[in-house]
Amino acid sequence: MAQEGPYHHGNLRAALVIAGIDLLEEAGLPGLSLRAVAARVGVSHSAPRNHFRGLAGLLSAIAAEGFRRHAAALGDAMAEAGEDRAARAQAAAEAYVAFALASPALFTLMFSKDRLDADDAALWAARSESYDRLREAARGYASGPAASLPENLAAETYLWSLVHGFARLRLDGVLGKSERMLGRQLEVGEILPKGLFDEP
Amino acid sequence: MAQEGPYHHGNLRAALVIAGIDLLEEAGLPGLSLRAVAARVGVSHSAPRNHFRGLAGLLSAIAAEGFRRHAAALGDAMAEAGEDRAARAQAAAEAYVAFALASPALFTLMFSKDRLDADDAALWAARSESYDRLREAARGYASGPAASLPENLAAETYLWSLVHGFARLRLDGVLGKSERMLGRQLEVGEILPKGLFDEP
DNA sequence: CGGCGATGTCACCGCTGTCAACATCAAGAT
DNA sequence: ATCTTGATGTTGACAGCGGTGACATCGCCG
Repeated sequence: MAQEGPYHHGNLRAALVIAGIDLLEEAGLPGLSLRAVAARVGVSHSAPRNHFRGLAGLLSAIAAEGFRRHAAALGDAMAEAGEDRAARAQAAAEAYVAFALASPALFTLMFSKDRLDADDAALWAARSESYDRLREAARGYASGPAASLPENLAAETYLWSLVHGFARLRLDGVLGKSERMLGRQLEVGEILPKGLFDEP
Repeated sequence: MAQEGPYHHGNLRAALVIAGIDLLEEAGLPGLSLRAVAARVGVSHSAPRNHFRGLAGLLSAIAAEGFRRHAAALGDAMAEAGEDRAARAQAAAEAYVAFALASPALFTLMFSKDRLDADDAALWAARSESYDRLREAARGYASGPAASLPENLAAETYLWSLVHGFARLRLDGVLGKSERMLGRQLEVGEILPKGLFDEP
C-alpha cells in the first residue's frame, strides 16, 4: 500500500498551513477540519498532530500567516501612498477593508478568539506586526491642540473601530454593496461626544 | 424508563430557545449543540427536530430572540434619553456596546451569517426591528448643508460601523479595557476623506 | 369512540477531534 | 558497520456531533 511519495513529507507543516488557507477560502471555516487538511496534502488523518497542538494549533498557525499577509498588505499600501500622512492613513484603511473582503474566512478566523490557541507565540508576534501597521497609519492624527499620547491612542482606536466595523458588517451581509461612507460630511463629535466608550 | 415528566413537554420550543441562550452565555457558541440543549431541557436529542429545521433553525430562533432584546435595549435607552436627538444617538450607541459586552456569545451569533438560516422569516423581522432602532438613532445627523438621503444613509453606516467595530474589537480581546474614544478631538474627515468605502 | 396529526424516542449513519500503539526514517554514537 | 534515539507518519479505536427514518405516545377533533 506504499504510494509514490516518500514516507516523510519533508515540509508537512508548511504544506498543511497552505492547504488550510486554500480550504478556508473554498469551503469556509466549517469546511476546515484537521482531516480535510490532511487529506488534501495526501497524508493520514492524524499526521497534523505531530506539528500542531490539535485543531486550535493549526488554526492559530493559519491565523498567524493571515496576520503576516495582512501586515504586508497594509505596509505595501502605505509605502505606495508616499510620504503624506493623510494619504498613508487613507491607503491603510482601504487596504484593511480590501483584505477583509478578499479573504473573508481568513479575516474572520484571525479575530475569532475562542478558536485560536491563546498561548501561541508566533500568533502573538504576527498579530503585533499587523497592529503596528495600523498604529502607524493613525499616528499623529489627533486634531487636538497637542498630539499627546492619549489623543494618539484614541485616533488608533477610532480608525480601527470604524474600519473593522465596516468590514465586518459588509462580510456579515448587513451593509449592501451600495453603502457609502461620506465621512467628510460628518462631524463625528456631534454624533458621539467623548465619554461614550468610557468604562461601564 | 418513563421518567417523572409527562410524555409531551407542553412548550418545548420556547424552553429550547431559553435553554439555548443560557447555554450560550455559559459555554459559548461551541458549547451550544442540539444535544446539549435537549439534555438541559430533559428531552431526547432528536426532539428539537419537531420544532426547528436542524441546528441552524435553533440558532436562528435564538438569534431572533437576541435581536428582539437588542432592539428593546436600544429603544429603552433612547426613550430614557428624552427628545434631544444628540442625546438619543449617544444613548443608543452606548446601549449597543453595552449589549455586546453583556451578551458576547449571543451578540456574536446574531451576526454570524453562515450559522443562521437565511430563510428564517422571524429572524428577518427581528433583525429589521433592531436595524430600525439604529437607523432612528442616526437619523438627521449628517452635518452637510442639506440633510438629503445620501447623507442620512452615510450617517447610519458611519455610526453603525464605528460602534459595531468597537464592540467587536473589545469582544475579541483586541482592545484593552483602558482604551478610550476621544471622538470630540478628531475630525474624521481628516483621517478618512470621502470615497474610502466606494466600490472596489 | 376512533382515527389522526403532533410530539417525542430510538437506532443508525457519516463526520469530527483526540488518543494510544505501532511503523518508518534520519542522524549521531559506539 | 551497527545500535540507539528522536522525530515523523500510519493505523485503529473512541466519544460526541448533526441528521435521518422508523416507531411510540399523546391529545384533539370529528
